[in-house]
Amino acid sequence: MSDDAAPRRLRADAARNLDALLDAAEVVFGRSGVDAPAKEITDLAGVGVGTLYRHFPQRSDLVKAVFEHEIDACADAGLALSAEHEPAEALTRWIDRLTELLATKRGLAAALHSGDPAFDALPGYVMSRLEPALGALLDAAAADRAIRSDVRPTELLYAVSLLSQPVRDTGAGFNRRMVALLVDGLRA
Amino acid sequence: MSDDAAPRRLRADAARNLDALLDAAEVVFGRSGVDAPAKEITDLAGVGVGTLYRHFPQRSDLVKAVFEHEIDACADAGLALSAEHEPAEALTRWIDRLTELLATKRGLAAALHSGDPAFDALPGYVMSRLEPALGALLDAAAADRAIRSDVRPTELLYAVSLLSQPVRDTGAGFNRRMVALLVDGLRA
Amino acid sequence: MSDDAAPRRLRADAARNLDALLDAAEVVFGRSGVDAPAKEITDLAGVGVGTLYRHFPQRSDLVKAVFEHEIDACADAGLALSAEHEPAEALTRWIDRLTELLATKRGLAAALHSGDPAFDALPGYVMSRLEPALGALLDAAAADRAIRSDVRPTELLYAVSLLSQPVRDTGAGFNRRMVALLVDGLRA
Amino acid sequence: MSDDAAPRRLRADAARNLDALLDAAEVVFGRSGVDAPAKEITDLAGVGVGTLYRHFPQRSDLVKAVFEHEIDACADAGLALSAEHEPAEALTRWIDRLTELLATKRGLAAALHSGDPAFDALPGYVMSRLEPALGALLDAAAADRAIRSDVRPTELLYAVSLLSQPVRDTGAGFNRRMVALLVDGLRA
DNA sequence: GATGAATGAGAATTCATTCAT
DNA sequence: AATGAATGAATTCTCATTCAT
Repeated sequence: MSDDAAPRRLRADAARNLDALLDAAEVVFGRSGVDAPAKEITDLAGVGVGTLYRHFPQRSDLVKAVFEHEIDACADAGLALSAEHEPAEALTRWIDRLTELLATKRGLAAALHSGDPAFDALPGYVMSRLEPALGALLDAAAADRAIRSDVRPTELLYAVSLLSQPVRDTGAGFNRRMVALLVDGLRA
Repeated sequence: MSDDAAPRRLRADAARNLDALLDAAEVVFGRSGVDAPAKEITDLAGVGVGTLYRHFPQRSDLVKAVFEHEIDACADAGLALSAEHEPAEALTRWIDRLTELLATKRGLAAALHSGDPAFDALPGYVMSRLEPALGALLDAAAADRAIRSDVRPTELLYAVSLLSQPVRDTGAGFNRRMVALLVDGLRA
Repeated sequence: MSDDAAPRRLRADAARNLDALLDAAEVVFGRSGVDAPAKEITDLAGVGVGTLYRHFPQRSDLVKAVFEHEIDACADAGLALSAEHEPAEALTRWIDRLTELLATKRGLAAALHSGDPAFDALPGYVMSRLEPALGALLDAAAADRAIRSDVRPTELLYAVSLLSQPVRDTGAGFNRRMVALLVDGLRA
Repeated sequence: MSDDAAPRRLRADAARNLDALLDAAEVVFGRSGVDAPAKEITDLAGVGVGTLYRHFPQRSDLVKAVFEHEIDACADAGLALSAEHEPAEALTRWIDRLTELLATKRGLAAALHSGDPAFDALPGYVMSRLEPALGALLDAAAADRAIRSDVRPTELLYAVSLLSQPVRDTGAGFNRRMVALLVDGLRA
């Protein structure tokens, strides 16, 4: 979605509505989950439902758009961390960052596991961006003999996103601690 | 719990329907999740909706009934494993068993994290049975210096149940491997 | 219903259940109205629903049975009052008594006006008993020139039963006062 | 949303549906009472159920809307009658008018006494409009020594509305006659 | 005769999605 | 382009009534 073939310019009001929708969706996803009624989002954005459907015909289009920036930034951070740290340290820090992202944007982890066919497209996007980043970090650390080499990036990604889901009575600290435990298990 | 205070016998047909409902619910929970429409369950059971509501006025009553035996058996297995194995080994095996349970009865892990107020009662039951069992195993292993001592049974339980949730394209093998990784992280 | 062709004797337990049902129905009618769920009545009576349906196949059969004694007694009181009082005084006292009955047994007035076809039979019974009694009292008072002669007993009966219905925030005092006002209107 | 605060104009189709709903509701309330299934109303209006719920989220909103005009007109008529007639005559005529209203719009009197919590709001509205009107008429007539002064407008209002309920086999004539009788009772 | 389990037809309500304005 | 009204399928839950035990 970032580089569309035809860079059609958006009318000013259309762009404003788009932003309002994204902001509203982020809030509502965090508050009521990604299955929240469309009306809740459009009301908060001060926009008609029709406008939502015009911009995001599929529910997953909206979810994807909401988290796109964060996901891209997280993926890109892999390279920088590799340049600055030992492989094992880079890996740990990147997973911390990922956990941070998933635990903060609560709706995201949930959306990945909702099972709702409406979100079939989302995991694809997430994976296409994060999997190569994590793969490179894992390979480097494994080559360094710092961690075992039998864990695939895809499954680690899924595991971290599972462990980042909110749990009754529990805060982000719980998620962070459990992910750290998992990462400890990676070490030879 | 089967034969409490007053062991009033169930009429033959009632018992038959109850079984049919439990069987159907187990299938449907696995197929469509614990939020599946009541009708889906009663149709599969060949029974009217009213019958479901008679036996299980609350949705969580049904979920609880479906998983009750397995949960109880799992909790009870802790003692036997402690008697036969070293503390660390007993702990590992018990968590394997728990993972097996959660990964097999797919709906269960999902129900624990549904957030739906209808299931408020379920985590309470699960925790009241499993938490003491896991607590004992953790304490024994920690006393043995085999594992770190700063992980509470409650959070480990939640973490395992998170890691036991089904993930698209993935089988039970994934869940088992990730839990094993987490347990490896426990070792000092 | 008092003198059935075949005075079949009731089995002791059947008679006990019948009484329990009548008592329970009276309580429930007063508490939740005559449309109350059948289950509420049978539970209070400690009896199965089937038993209710055996004794009272139609809802109105039950309502009628519950109020039968009171209605009969009220109808019969007309003669005694006529013997002891002036026609106008007898009329006033009898209507007082009727109001008392309707205002006390709250469900009764409501049932008369529920409109539910299930109670088609009830007004018939009530009228067949009370209409002659009131008719005699009205005729006597009218012959005495104490009241106007253009009010039919049937409509007065309906009017009193309407004015005896419970009204939010209001007690039986309200009903009594309004009926008294209506009776005042009868005087020439 | 353009010019809110004030009377934002309804879209043409929305207004058409609203009218259809009000018309249908009036018919259905008269035919089946105010507890009639929502579907019955929407079918008659040729409209989806959702449309009913959009315009009238609460059942009482619909009932109120249906009777609002009539109630307002009736309340306002009090002043005009006071200007044109003697106090006693004005009172009588106003109550006639009220009876006319209640007896014609059959559902209204019933709704006032349904007891259903869904209508809690309705009596409040009715009272807030009619009670002051009747109060003024009563005070004037009492000051004139034409009627007794111990009857409160609220209870008279309730009594008239009770006497205006439809009774099987009976037409509006019955209701009118009985209310007239009650009013006769007011005279000293 | 009594019981209470089972049935299934409603009734209310919500919300994703379409489409007239 | 935006709006938000309309639709109606889907879902939950209740209860009168029947009937196997």
